[in-house]
Amino acid sequence: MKIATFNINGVKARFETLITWLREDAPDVAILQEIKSVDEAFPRDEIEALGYQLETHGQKSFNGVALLSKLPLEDITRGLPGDEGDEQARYIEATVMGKTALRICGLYLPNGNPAPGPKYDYKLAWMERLHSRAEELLALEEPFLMAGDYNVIPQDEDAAKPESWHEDALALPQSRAAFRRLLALGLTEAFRTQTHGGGHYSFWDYQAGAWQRNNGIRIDHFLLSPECADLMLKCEIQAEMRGREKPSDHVPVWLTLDL
DNA sequence: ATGACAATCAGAGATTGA
Repeated sequence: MKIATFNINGVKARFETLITWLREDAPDVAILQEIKSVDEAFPRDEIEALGYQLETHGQKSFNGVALLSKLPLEDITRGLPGDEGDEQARYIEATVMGKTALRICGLYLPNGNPAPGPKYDYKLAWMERLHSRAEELLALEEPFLMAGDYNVIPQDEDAAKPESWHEDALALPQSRAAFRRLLALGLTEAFRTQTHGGGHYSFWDYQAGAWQRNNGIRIDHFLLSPECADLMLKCEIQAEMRGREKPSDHVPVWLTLDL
């Protein structure tokens, strides 16, 4: 089973890119962030015509997440538990019904800039809520994964210019510590089980020729439960997508499971 | 220190992103 996470930076702006990618690379499951669309406006027809079940959790203008699957999705839930007043569409869960049921959590973690400030407080609180949800799912001892745009640069090696991020919400010590607290629960960061060292990025800014200079950061991640990690075959970044026409500033990250 | 670039909503330029 091939699963991809992809921050598409607007489903309307990226629709042709998305359709071409789905047709050519054919993920069994796609976990999308920043759809920037309300559910009613999401262009469903062409995606469903490619054989996908589509579940969205959108809002106007900003944020928004979606799950696409060629296998049936069940028990869909929208929103991250823990704050009834949170109106930002950043989280969706569903169970992919394959040979073995797999719970998929798609997330778009808050950016948090400027830090310090209320946006950073929201980011850290959101990460604490994600930690609580991970604890609940881990107690079930079943395969699940949490994937998406974490907006966290885990280590200096995950940035081309780490010194330029040290005051940024993506790399501040509290952000990294909160990310490590997720790993300490027993979740596996899929990419780092197979690939070590620097030079591997999933985001390049549109500005200042960041792609051409390979000035990137790695902020899109797959975290796997132990039962899911047992099924992992490989995890790769599809960097070439950043060089295409009208690209997103993020590229897809792929996880292949023995399912 | 600032802006650079892109998307959105709206119909210009502010807001957001990372």
